[in-house]
Amino acid sequence: ETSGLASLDTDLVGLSFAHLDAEGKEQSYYVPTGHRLITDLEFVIEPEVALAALKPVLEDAKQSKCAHNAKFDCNVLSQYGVQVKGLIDDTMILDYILYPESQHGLKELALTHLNVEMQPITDLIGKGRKKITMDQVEVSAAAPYAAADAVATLRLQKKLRAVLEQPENEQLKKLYEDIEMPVMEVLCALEQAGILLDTDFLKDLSQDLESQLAGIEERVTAMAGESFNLNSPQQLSKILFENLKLPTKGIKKNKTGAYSTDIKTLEKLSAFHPMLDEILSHRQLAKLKSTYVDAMPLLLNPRTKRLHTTFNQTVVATGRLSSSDPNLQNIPVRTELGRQMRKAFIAKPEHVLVSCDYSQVELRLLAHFSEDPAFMQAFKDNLDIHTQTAKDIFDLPSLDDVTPEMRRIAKTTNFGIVYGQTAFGLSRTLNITNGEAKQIIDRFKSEYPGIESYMEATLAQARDKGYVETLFQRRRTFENINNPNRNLREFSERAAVNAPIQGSASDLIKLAMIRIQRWIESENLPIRMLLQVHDELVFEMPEDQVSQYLPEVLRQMEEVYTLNVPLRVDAHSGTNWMEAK
DNA sequence: GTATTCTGG
DNA sequence: TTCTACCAGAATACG
Repeated sequence: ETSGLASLDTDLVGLSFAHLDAEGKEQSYYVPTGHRLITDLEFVIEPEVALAALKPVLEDAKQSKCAHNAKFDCNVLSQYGVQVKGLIDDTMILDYILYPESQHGLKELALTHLNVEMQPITDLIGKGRKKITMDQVEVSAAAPYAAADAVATLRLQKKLRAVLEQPENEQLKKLYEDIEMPVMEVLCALEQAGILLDTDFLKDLSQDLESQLAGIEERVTAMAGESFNLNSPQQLSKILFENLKLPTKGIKKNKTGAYSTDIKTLEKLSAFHPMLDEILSHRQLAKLKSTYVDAMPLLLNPRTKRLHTTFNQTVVATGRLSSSDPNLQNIPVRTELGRQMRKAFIAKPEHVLVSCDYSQVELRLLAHFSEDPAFMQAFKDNLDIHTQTAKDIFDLPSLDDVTPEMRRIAKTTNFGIVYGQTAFGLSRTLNITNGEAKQIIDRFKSEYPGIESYMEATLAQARDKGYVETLFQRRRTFENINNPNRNLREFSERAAVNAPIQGSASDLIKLAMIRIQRWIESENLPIRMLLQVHDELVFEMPEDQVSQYLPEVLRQMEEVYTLNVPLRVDAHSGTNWMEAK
């Protein structure tokens, strides 16, 4: 049991274990190590003492261990100088591989697989404002609670292992053992490495944003004739459509029946009133300030002085990772202002950040799976795929005839294809009519017939078997794929088309991460992997040794697996993440 | 706790 | 006739 929020700022309060004894009977233990308010114990075991005794066992690779969310425990124990070895199972990941759609908390799993309703943690620590931390809980309450977690984990391991060992799950077992368990250790290293933040720069940026926001608020108040909260969509909607009486024709409403104030709506209205541009700027500035500029410095680890995200391995049903506390996978990059935030992510002295990203990996996978000759050829010739698609669907004689506007349309179409697009969806994102969108999609399908038949085959498998698979046979099931409710069914259809593509890209980058990390560790190299952003890996390298190590990183990424089209990786370096993009 | 909005791939 | 692109996390407002 632990107390504290982030995995790298966590106190070890107690350790619980369960095992089967010589007679096959369940035994469980609780070792209190950090309780501050112990009143029901005559002695206290210091963490150092307990760990000195347990360390040889925890670090012995020959003594097999299983945990639920092992990465968290490994991070905490690493803080106390214990490097856990011999982890053979993680029940959270086992469940994720077998049932990627569901949630994988220990309490949920105990209920669904063991039919056991476990005691909620709120029984011990309460909730809301009066919540206490684990170290303040009496040992007499903490011990049975913690021991129950260990017992549940042991029972779940037996149950889930048995499912994984079934012959029809042979491929899933490989995925679990060769990819998911090894990548967990890589993620553990990434989280512990963290990344440096330029707090002085963020302080200045915050003040700059603050004064810009104040200026906007002043001008908007003058235009509206009254003061209101610009952050409230409800209040803004009232000002725009009731007070200023802006046209409501073609303006969509949200779930609650109010006129929407999302960015598309505001852009449409910008011709009618100068306030709209101010509101749009305000939105962008306020988002940047509250979500990124002001939030990140608060999460710096006081001990390491670095920012340590948590990579969640069992959240996304397609196989992707997610990142939280903070999410380092959605740092702005698309606008000039947003990119300022990336300047704050810096390399340590004498080092640079190196970003390596797979170029068009999802479209390359689409080419691989579909074996569409024209699509494959574009990648084999190392062409710009969006320009090539534009040439094909607009039936142009040469790539030189493709205008930027045509390329933009082709790019949106390519992405839409991967998402199981509809004519309506494409028409909305491109701001064209349904008919025009349908025409583009029809042209695409006739130019690349292999892609259409691949999609149909994917859907057929989803309908027939109930699941689809990635390159490494990661499965995702769709319970609504044959549902009579059209909305539910079509939602499943689009997700089923997307899952093998998105999931295979995840398989590939995970495998590359494992190999690169093994190489770094076995050669004891002075480079560190810091972040993964779906198709991108960010490293920290000594600035004078980039040319020595980068080529091997690129090779490992590009040669991670042989598809029937080449994989390409782009790399950039700089003292901060903006320069490295 | 839910809804809206916006950030990323 | 309907209502529509895939996958996430986080901040804010509001009941």
